[in-house]
Amino acid sequence: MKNSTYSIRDLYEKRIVSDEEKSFLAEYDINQYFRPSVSTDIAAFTIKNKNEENYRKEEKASLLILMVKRGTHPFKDYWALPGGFLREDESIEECAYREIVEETNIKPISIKHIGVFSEVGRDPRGRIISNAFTSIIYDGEGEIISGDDADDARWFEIILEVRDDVYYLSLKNGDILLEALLKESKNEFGIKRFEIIESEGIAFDHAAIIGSALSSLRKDVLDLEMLFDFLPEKFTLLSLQRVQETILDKELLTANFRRKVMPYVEETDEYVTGAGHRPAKLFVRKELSE
Amino acid sequence: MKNSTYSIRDLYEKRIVSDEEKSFLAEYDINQYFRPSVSTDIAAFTIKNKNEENYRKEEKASLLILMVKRGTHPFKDYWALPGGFLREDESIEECAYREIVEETNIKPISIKHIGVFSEVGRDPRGRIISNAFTSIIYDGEGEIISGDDADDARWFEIILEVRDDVYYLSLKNGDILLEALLKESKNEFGIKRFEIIESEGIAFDHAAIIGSALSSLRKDVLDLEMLFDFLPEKFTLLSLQRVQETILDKELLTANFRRKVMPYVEETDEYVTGAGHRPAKLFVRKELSE
DNA sequence: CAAATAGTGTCTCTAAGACAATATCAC
DNA sequence: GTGATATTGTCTTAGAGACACTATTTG
Repeated sequence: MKNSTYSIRDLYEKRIVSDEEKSFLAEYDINQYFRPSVSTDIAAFTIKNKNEENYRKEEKASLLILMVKRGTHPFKDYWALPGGFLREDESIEECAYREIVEETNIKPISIKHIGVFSEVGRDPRGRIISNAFTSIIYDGEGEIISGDDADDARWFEIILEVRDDVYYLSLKNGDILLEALLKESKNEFGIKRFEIIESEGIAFDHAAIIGSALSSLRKDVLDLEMLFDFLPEKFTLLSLQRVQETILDKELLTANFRRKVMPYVEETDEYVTGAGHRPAKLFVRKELSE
Repeated sequence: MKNSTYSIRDLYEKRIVSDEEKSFLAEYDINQYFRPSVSTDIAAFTIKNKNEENYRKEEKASLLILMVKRGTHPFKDYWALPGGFLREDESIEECAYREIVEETNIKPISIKHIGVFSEVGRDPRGRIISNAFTSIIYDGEGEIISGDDADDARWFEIILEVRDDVYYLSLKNGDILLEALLKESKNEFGIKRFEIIESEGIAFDHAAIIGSALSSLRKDVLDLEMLFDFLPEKFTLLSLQRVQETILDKELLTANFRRKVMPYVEETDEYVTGAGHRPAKLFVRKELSE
């Protein structure tokens, strides 16, 4: 693990610290204020193609989220987002990153902090403040999974229906079906929140975290930049389009999508053949100068 | 203070908690994991007109941020964002809201969580995790200020110059000049962060928090919806335009701005007179059905 | 009347969306 | 050839930006 981004310590060294301040710090009692536990929970997403009946028809894809089955109380045997407690020597981001790597054995390209869940009573063990992250994972071999931490970790297919501000969320893995009913609203501080109306089989308030993560993902994916995280280095334009379509749950016109992404990609001289139709050119992501 | 948005406790009551889980919880030791201190820091913004020389010329406006002078170590006599430690019986949002009200005696229309600052070593007192918020405050009478908490609280004029990804930030109040040099970059996790290159007179890593807050504000203000928070109930379209211009530090064409905001506002039959030119109609915000 | 803002109309350019038409491969 | 995706081109429409022009008030 590398050091943090910037070292605030360098700044402190420049500052002249008086003897008075030094003795203040020496006697400072961190226990005088209330201290909660702090954790991170990560909504890790990937996209997987479904197999189709027709040999030359393009596969449909689904959006998957990683969930782990809890082996201990509370919410034993419920499914939860992967995550864990903050350690003394790491930042929130380092904690989130570490937890994903422990859980999936894969180093994600990026993580994104999407909110803090700190309601009093959200965890029956006491005051635990959760920092929610999203992370995109390219599951090339479909082999990820099963870290050292949890009893059971699996990818769940996300089926989401949004009507008005109500989210009907289903997570499916084989026979396992988790469901939640969420309502997006603003609280008294004008902050957008997901209220849990129903939550079946999902631990804590994690259904609300998943709602926030999906909402954030759908907003971010309009930027195009993040689509690449779901795919290998070389990809076809249709596979890129399928990523956005899967996340937005909306079909797009190839001609228009192609025109829109052109500034972000560079063509190679390789092609995908053997698909029973005109071969598609492989593209790579273009490094933008900004 | 109202209760939290949704009660996760209702969900817990529906869940059947086994005797085994009850005894687990009874014996659960919250001290087994490391617990940091948790605080909130708020970048509270307002807009104030400057007085101009010419009687009929429209006043220019500046964007102001609230800072408090620290009365205790560490960083005694430095200027910091208002904020404070999380209490046992409140959420992060409630804490931020409470701190603003204590500091300004004004209830802000909305607050927004913009990030978590958790780098090891960011506070010489020990491990303190800061939740950063922005808040818009309408300073109708210019009377706010001076809560019960800080030695000295003042509005500072923000002068910001952005070149490439470098932020040249100056905060001015009379003879007091605070300066910082920030660089926006992505850390190893792909998360955007402000690195502090120089920070004169600003406590802790608060210069970086201000950078994030300004960056977030500039993005949000494109939405138009939040412009209204800076103004009284009735306003002229030019004053609304000045808000966006001040935040973006960019002049706009009245004709185009007028067309763009029309769906968001409703006209009244009142006018502003006595300004030495054609009187401006007063508008109110239109409640959108969404 | 001069100076300043209030407010309207219109032209251009760009980007998004819809859709038609052609290209190429594997069975 | 058939059926599928690959790729290009074009038309329409909506919105942003630039700018010209008229309206109205007060010293």
